[in-house]
Amino acid sequence: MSQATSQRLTIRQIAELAGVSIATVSRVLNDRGDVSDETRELVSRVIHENGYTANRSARGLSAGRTGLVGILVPLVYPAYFSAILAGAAEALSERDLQIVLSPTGHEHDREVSVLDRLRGLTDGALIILPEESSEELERLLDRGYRFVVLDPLMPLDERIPSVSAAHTSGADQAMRHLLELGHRRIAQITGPRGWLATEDRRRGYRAALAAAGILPDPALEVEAVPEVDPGRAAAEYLLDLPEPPTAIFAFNDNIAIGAIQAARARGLRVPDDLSVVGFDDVEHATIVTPALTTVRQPLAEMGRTAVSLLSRLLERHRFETLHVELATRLVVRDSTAPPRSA
Amino acid sequence: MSQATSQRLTIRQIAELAGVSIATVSRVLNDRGDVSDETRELVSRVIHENGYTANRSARGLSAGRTGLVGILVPLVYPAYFSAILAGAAEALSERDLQIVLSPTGHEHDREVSVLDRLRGLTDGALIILPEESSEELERLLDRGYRFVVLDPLMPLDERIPSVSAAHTSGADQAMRHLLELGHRRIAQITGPRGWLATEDRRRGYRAALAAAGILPDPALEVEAVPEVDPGRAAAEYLLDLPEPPTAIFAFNDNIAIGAIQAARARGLRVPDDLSVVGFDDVEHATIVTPALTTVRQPLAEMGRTAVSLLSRLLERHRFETLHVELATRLVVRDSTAPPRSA
DNA sequence: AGCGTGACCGAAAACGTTTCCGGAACATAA
DNA sequence: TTATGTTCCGGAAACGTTTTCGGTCACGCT
Repeated sequence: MSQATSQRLTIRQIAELAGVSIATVSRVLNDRGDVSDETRELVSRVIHENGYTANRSARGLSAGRTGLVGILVPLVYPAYFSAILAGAAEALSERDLQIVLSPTGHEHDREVSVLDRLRGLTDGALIILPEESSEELERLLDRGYRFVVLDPLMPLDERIPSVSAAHTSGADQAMRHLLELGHRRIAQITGPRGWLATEDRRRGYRAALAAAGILPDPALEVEAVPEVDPGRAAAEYLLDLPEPPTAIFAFNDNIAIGAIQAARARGLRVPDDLSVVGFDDVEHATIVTPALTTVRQPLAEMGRTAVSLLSRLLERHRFETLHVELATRLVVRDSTAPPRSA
Repeated sequence: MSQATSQRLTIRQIAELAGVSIATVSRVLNDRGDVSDETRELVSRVIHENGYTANRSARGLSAGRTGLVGILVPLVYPAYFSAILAGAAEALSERDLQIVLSPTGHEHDREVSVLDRLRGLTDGALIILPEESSEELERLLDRGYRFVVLDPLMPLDERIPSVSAAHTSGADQAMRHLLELGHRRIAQITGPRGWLATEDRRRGYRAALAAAGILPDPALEVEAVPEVDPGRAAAEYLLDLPEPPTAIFAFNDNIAIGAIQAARARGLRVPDDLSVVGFDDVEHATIVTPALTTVRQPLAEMGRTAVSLLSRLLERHRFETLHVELATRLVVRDSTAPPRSA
């Protein structure tokens, strides 16, 4: 191995070593027909012996596809996103597509510029919780870029492919559970106002109350950033109310965990003195004490579904359903019980 | 906007629209000198008006760099990995590098083939917990690929750049803490045998015992896959011992959480009846009850450090330190206390 | 012998950039 | 005046593939 310069090998050098043309090497590389078994064998050996791999930029340029798919995600760390990511990654790898991961930090402008970059680099993208308006996304579509939105923050135009979870039904299940346990004074800690998920779940919450003949009390609906600390603060506010709730329906598991912490800090016991229901069912929900009753979103499944939608788009199948809503399901654990007074 | 075919624009069309050569457009795109303000202004406007972005494959081919960095990670979901990923992502985005994310599922062969792919696509890579032998990695190095290993599983050749955490010192801090609290019978749930981290921490564990004049009891060292359930099983075994430990030093937070669950299931109280120390300090550690005393690994910082090492390699700076070990630090929370008998 | 048919393979164009090189226009210095 | 820069710009090569198109050859048939 007199590998003087450790330059990358090119297809031309492999062709030379094997005594064939570059076209033939390319055919072997891509498993095309029109090569005799003998030649194929020979070329494969040379390729292997020299550890050659094709330059993907050249391939992308020549073939017009890069085999790359962008994933735009606000943050990498939170379990919510990494669960979706994990599902998407699995499905993409099955399709031999590579992931270009782009965190956007919830920043609109950064997201726009990342998308611009991605347009020249990837075949398509998954956009999780996009900060962009429907109009902006439509423009992207008109420019010929193919993408799928995961869990849209706001209502999007019909033409924009999207995957989301059944928020209203999930909220309804959670509320029905609490109502069946006998709760009457049920608070809701919502997500940020205006988010689709927030409003859909609010609808479910109110509808369930109405169905049970309970007049919704505006004081029992409070908004929080979907993280633990804001959740704790919101719960503290609710527990300080003159007439505090006996149950809290939280926008996500983080908020629910904050609520449990708030209760504990006040010497209240969950679920005896306060029932708490979360949303998402990330791993945290099983770690916390008491284990959280929560509405499960099939996050990995959402990722996989988005990929299958996208890959159909990439193959130019136009006629498919552009919108998928996956079912949510209540998982009952230990954070809910009948109210004390019942 | 009579955008009949929504084909992507090329630099040639932009040049035509602006009435200049493609060389000039390229210069504007890349902020090179040698363009009059006037022309630059004009070209920028045309670019913007038409929403043009360069084809990265072509750029990569021509310029010899793709601006892509691979990240090989066993799994995406676990907090340990996403924390590192988050740090690396931040640092890469500051350097205008894009991430190609490749989960390998802890599978050696998959990792090898992913690396092969990445060699033709990216400028370099971060390899987290590589499954590969030092020899395999050296071969990669010899082929001219640039990469940094994060948290090596086994000892690597000097030439291979790596970033890791101070395992031995971390273990020592944890043990010292338990010893100072008065524990004498301290068990260890280790990670998989042979892992560098496992052996280093084992060394710290034994050294601390020795320094305290305690003879290590082989029965108190048990191995577990670093997840919650195996952790619980291992703890159950320890608690069933004729003479059970009063404290457990776990290989990571997941195992520690499993240990807490095992104790609770037996009616033991943590930390009163059993002290537990974890390792990593992922978010779980603050969610669990009682909050976990644990050795903090600066995961995001490790990601950032690896990126800064890699980017120096990419710029062909050869002389830098190739090995970085970041300090670990004990974070005392609520899962440790003096033993009952003390 | 002549012809058609597959099977196999090579030449060369094309993909969209970057960058080297040199030329035009103009200013400045001797 | 000529020589010498400077500044700005365009032509064209180069990057490493894929893919089209056509050519060669062996073979079997008429």
